[in-house]
Amino acid sequence: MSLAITSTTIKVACSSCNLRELCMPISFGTEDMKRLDEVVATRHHVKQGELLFRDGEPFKSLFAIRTGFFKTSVSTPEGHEQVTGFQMAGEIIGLDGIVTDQHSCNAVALEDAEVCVMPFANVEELSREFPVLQRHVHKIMSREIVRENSMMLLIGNMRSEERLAAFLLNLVQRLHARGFSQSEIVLRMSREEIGSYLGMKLETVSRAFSKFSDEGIIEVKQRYVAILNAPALKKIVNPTGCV
Amino acid sequence: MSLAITSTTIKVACSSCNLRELCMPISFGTEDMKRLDEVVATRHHVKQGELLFRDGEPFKSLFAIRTGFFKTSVSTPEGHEQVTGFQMAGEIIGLDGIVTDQHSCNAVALEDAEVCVMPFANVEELSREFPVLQRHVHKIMSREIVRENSMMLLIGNMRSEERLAAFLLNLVQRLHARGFSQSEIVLRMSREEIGSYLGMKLETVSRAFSKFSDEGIIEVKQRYVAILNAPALKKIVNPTGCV
DNA sequence: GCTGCGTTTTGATGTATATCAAAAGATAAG
DNA sequence: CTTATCTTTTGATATACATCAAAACGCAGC
Repeated sequence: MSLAITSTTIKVACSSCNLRELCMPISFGTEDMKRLDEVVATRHHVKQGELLFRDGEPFKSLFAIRTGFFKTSVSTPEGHEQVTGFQMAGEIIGLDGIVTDQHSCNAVALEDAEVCVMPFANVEELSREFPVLQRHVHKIMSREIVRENSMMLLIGNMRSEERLAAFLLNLVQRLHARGFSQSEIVLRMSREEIGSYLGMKLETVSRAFSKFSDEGIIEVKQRYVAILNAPALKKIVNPTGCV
Repeated sequence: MSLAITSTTIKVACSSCNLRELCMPISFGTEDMKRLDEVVATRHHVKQGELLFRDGEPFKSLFAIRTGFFKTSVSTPEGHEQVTGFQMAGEIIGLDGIVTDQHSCNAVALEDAEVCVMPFANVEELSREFPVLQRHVHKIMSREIVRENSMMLLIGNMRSEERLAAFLLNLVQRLHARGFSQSEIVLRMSREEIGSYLGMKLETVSRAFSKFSDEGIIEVKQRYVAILNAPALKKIVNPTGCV
């Protein structure tokens, strides 16, 4: 198991977690909330660069990200990596493991991270008891399906600059929902990882960054990105602007 | 609702359905099976070319395909279509609608089809009662997530011929699991729809078909495809052949 | 400070696939 | 059977992006 060495284990409670409204159903009463604490068994620390789980490993738990930033990826037999997602605080990873009881992707921490370990048996048991939790689990899985649908659309139909624009807008939007700036990002991933996620090469990512920068749409300093002209970015994603 | 006009409604039972082992948990006893029949409310017929549901429509039910063949797709605001999947008998569609209570893609019948309508409220209620059904629903959703992960890998990392080879192999494998030939397919979708699914243009699809045909790997006559050399196809998908 | 290593940028060139175009087959309608 | 329409194939050309290469930059260790 990838967790073994560096992770520490802490018993904690969802009821006192400030991320609760992101990863748990909000409509819980305080009574129910105490029962809900049973979902989370422990917490684990994952250092930057370490694997939370890897392809082929037995699946036992879902993980709710408390702090830090992850990437998930799959690989071709020849070793080509495809990043399938970037996940931040409040998001759930490990859903891929349910179908075969084995994980089918790798999850790597892109910065030091802390996750809540939710044994899937607990999740299922409490889901039977609490319809609101059941519904929540279903929604999380459905959301992931919808997200991947839109990634297929992005990779299959859009041009490189449109992809990067969509990526940046998605990222700030999610960060903003977590109380961060609406216009400034510190990227946790390399150009290569962005490229893998968006189905393009790192050089193409870099060129797109430079182009946006030249046009005054963004300011780029390494992994710091400031969005100077969000409407312009949106227009790149959706040229007709009819939405 | 897209269902209104041409669909007919029949009350039916999973317990007597020969597709049961494909879309329902197999480990059900006969007693439980009777309760399980409550999941399916009705059946609907969908004619070729008709929509089962469309993007934006309220989500109420999942659909189990009994006969026929569907495609699901999403669109850019400008109208570019991305086919997100092809579904056949025993497969479940509509999972995209759970997260927002609205469908986020379109489902079109590519041939006359019959679906079992499973109101999601029923699914959730019985899931609470039957852990085996609950687990089954989770697995179906997880499977879809994993499938889409591999589609991202395919569209993002593979070349056109590899994509088509992977597509054909996946299709025969699923058809074979349903008792059809291991080597012969009658495609239900156009070159354009294949291209949309695989992130390439219809001409490129056609060229790849012709290439495989010239090399004696397949035989193509319009929508009829015979796989003459499956190992060669597999080698195209996975050149190293180490798996 | 300097040195070495990984990341990012930028430029020159190559190539897979898109695009444009037209012919050849299928399918359906009259 | 003939005509019209749609799908598929094939060819010629264009182009977005990949690839190859090298310089610039940032960061960690000395």
